[in-house]
Amino acid sequence: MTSGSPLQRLRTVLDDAVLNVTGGERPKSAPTLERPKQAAHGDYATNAAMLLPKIVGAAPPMIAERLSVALSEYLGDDLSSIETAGPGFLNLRLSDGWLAKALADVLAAGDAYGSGGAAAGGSGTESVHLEFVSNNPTGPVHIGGARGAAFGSSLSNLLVFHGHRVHREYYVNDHGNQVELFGQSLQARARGEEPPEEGYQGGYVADVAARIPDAATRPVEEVATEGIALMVAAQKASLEAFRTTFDQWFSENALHEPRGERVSEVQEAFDVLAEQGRTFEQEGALFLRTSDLGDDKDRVLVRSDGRATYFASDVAYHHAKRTRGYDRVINVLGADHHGYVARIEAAFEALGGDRDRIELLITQFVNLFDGGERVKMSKRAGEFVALDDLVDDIGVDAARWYLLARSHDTTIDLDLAEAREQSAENPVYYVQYAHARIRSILTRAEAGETTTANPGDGAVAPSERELSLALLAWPDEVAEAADRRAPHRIATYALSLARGYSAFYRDCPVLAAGLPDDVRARRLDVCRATATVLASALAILGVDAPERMDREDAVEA
RNA sequence: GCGCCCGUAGCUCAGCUGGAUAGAGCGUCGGUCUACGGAACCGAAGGUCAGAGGUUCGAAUCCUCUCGGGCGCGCCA
Repeated sequence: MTSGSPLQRLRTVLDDAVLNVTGGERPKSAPTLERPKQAAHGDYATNAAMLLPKIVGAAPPMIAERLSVALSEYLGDDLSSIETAGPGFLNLRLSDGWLAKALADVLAAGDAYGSGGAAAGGSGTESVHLEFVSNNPTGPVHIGGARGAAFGSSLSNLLVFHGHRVHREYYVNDHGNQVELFGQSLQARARGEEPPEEGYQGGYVADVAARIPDAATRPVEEVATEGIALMVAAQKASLEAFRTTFDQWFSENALHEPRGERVSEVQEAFDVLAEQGRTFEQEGALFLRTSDLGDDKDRVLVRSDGRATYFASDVAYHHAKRTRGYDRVINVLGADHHGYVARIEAAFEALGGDRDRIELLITQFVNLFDGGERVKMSKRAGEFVALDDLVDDIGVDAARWYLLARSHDTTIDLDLAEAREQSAENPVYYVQYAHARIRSILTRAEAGETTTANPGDGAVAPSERELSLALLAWPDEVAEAADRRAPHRIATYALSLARGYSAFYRDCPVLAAGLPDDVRARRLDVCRATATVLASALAILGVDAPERMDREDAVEA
């Protein structure tokens, strides 16, 4: 709380000034300290004075004056100017000395700069159970699964960087009649026949069948089991190639099996629910009374013919998640599952869970285009675009970037023609290029090289200042992105940082012969800090931060 | 019919637990430069933030309604 980033320390000072002016009372909402949109409004602006009229009993401009006196005293030489503006904003400008000290702190933190903020933040660090993708094991990972994978893996990276502990899990739906249907489809293909009407029609089915010995003649259950195992292995490989790994692959089927002396997880969950008085029987079926807990209607756990529903598995799974003792359970679902949110939350609460400890995040659909033309996806005919196809087409970096650069709850229209363009038209390469360019300069600097570029006057240019201030915002960006489960903010930030670096690069030669040593050192520090932050941001997104990029890779001149 | 998500520049999207003149990428148009990596940079045009009310010092942001789009509403998984 006390040390922290340069910006945090500035906040603390602002806090002190507020308390000084109010005589110890805090405003209801914390004052902001933000980079204003317009450069004319200084390095940072605060709305503090506008939050205090009721407490202080004066108008905002008057309060702003008092705050400015306190801030001037506390900050001393670090402050170069302070002024009140508009309805009562305070605009501060920090000195070059303050900026230099701040940048030194950034460099001292090294690769860890911006990480670990959860410990100092409001909620503290948590152990998080994160379930994502959970594609059916009866086919390849499809485009929806790709978005879930990109989002889940990146969210996981982000939460870990922020200081939480994350357990990544994939729920394998290896139970129920789809498994049998898959087995029948495999066997049909093995016999050279068409799969059943409602079965799996995709071309991959025959490929999988061909890898199962005697698939045409063995019991269909065995064929199904082997087929599922092969599909899961294939999914795992696809996802790993997509830089998405899991700590555990959790079998739905296992929930239904007794565990040594103990009853099955499903039965145990039923028992818990019965004890809580949450279940009832009707017309021979067992229901969970989710309607008491915000769901539209009650849900069936066991059908009147005695078979458990898919929902029963889900209930048992969440019972298992709960009893495994995480602080928080996050479940990433595709948009077609949003109808389950209410019943899952209800079930979690019925099992004794705290509603505030479970989050169901919905990733919206991805529409694929190619040169403006819609790419058709028909799961039934097996013509859907698989994760592997996407990666083959546009590469892992571009695929992850395009799936992550937008908020998870907005539908994405992804144009493959644009995404596979390996040029500056493509933001992902722009950001990577900025990183590679900096690394190149740093390498040359270490070798003591100089260039013939015009050294200029060595002053802190506006673009150098802008870039430095952007770097100082990184810990806050991480905290906000993590708290809001919004990795796309990291992409937005990375792009703007890369642009900021371009401006700096244009105005501030680093290696120019004739540049004073201290200026060269200062600018190299800016380069180093930028490279570190860009690398951290790209790592969170699961996008490569290359040391160099070769021109020959470009598609066209 | 009910529920969830979305509606911001020509296109794709940021900004949304309220702040000062609404941003980026692409596209379009016009420029720059012996360039530390040209996969560069600069500039311009382009928006009644779907519409209407409300809340207040202040609304793209919060509330209500309307319109438009996507998805979901099984004793399927």
